[in-house]
Amino acid sequence: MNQMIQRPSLHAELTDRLRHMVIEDQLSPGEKIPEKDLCALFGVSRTPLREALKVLASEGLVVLEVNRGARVAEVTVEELDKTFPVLALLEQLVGELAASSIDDDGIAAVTALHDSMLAAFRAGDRPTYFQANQDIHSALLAAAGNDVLESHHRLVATRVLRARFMVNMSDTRWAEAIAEHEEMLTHLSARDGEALGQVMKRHMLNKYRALKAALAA
Amino acid sequence: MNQMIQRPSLHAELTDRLRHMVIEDQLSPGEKIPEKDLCALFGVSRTPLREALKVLASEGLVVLEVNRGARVAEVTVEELDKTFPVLALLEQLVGELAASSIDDDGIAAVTALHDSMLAAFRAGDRPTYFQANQDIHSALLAAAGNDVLESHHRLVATRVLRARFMVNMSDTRWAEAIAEHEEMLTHLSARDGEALGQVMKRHMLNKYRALKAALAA
DNA sequence: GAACGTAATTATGAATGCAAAATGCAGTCA
DNA sequence: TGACTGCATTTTGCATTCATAATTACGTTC
Repeated sequence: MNQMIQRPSLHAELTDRLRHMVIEDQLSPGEKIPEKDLCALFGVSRTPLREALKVLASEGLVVLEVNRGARVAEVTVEELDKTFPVLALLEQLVGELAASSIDDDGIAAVTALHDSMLAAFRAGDRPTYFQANQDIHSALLAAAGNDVLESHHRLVATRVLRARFMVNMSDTRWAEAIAEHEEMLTHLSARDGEALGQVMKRHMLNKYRALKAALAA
Repeated sequence: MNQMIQRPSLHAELTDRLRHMVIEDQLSPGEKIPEKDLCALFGVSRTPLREALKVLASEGLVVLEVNRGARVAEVTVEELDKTFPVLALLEQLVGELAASSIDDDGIAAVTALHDSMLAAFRAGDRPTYFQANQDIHSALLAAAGNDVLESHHRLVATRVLRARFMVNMSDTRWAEAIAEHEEMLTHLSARDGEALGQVMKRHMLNKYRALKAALAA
């Protein structure tokens, strides 16, 4: 049993915090990132901050220009077009693997999350819905039991996750998404990986379609 | 010993070079990476080198331990088990997209690479075969015209690419791989994305199976 | 007032410095 | 022999410093 407590290094902590700020739109796409300001904000020197920026750049969340510093990567329509097909494929695999690997406790946990998501939907509480939705997908990802899949899914998903701040999900799409989640839960409970994978893929492609439609308007 | 660098941004160049060294097994799995030595080797200070190591760590090629520095990530059987299913899926998508996007020049280029690969096969020249093989996959990846897919494919593939140093491909598997490549070229020429995707997926899974078998022996 | 050129200021890339942690090595004791 | 301790050395994480590229400020000219 290894319970060694070690303070995470500054650069790792900074990477997480900055990534979170980008995902949560606290740093907006296109925004310049002056090192000095963030150093002051976090109370650290430029060295670990710059290390964090390099990592975020390799994840595609930040763009580095030589001698011009860093800015938050834009979320472009082209990127969405190229990302969603990949993401849909990964989702399908997540579904297939999760259905065959998940245990009863896992199904119970997802069911609980599903119910609280439904509650948020009925209450019209979008932030809570969004969080529960995220948690469900995270739970399925974990249940798939493939950490390579998990890390790459996160990497791909993170970049387009920010698109949610670009448009507002329509009520009809919201209801549709709920229906898809109902389907997912059914297939998960039946441990039908094939079906779950198909629904999750479709779910992701529908999200993409809705996003595109909203962006066009 | 002294390979001075004069390209803009040392850390980017260092990242590329170190990644290459890891892929080419010049830095072996598990090997410790003392910053001082590499600084001397490249003639740079520790700052950009450390930035590069952070990036490689986020790619999973290097493992960082707090206050203990960096070592080259091991290639484990568990990792292969989890990576190949993902990689096979990505390959399938590459095939589907490449077949529909590629132009006549592209097909000609792949055909040329294919022929030189065949020549290497007949000559029993494994290094040359391996390079041509890589080039074909790169060409198809580029032809797919999806840079998100491309970057993530590279990310996933790089980690298991190193497994080729663990075992020697058998002659029977080699011949089988050649046959699969013949199939691929046929489907590519016919621009049959569905079929190409299937073959490429199967090709990858067969590679995995052969690798596993060789490791077991 | 706009366009341009040049000096002052600022921000960035990389090297160096410093404190803390880890490692290696005698020497000690069982 | 083997484990432990104390100390010197090395290595690492981060802060600071330095050089240079980029940006701004400002005057000049048209």
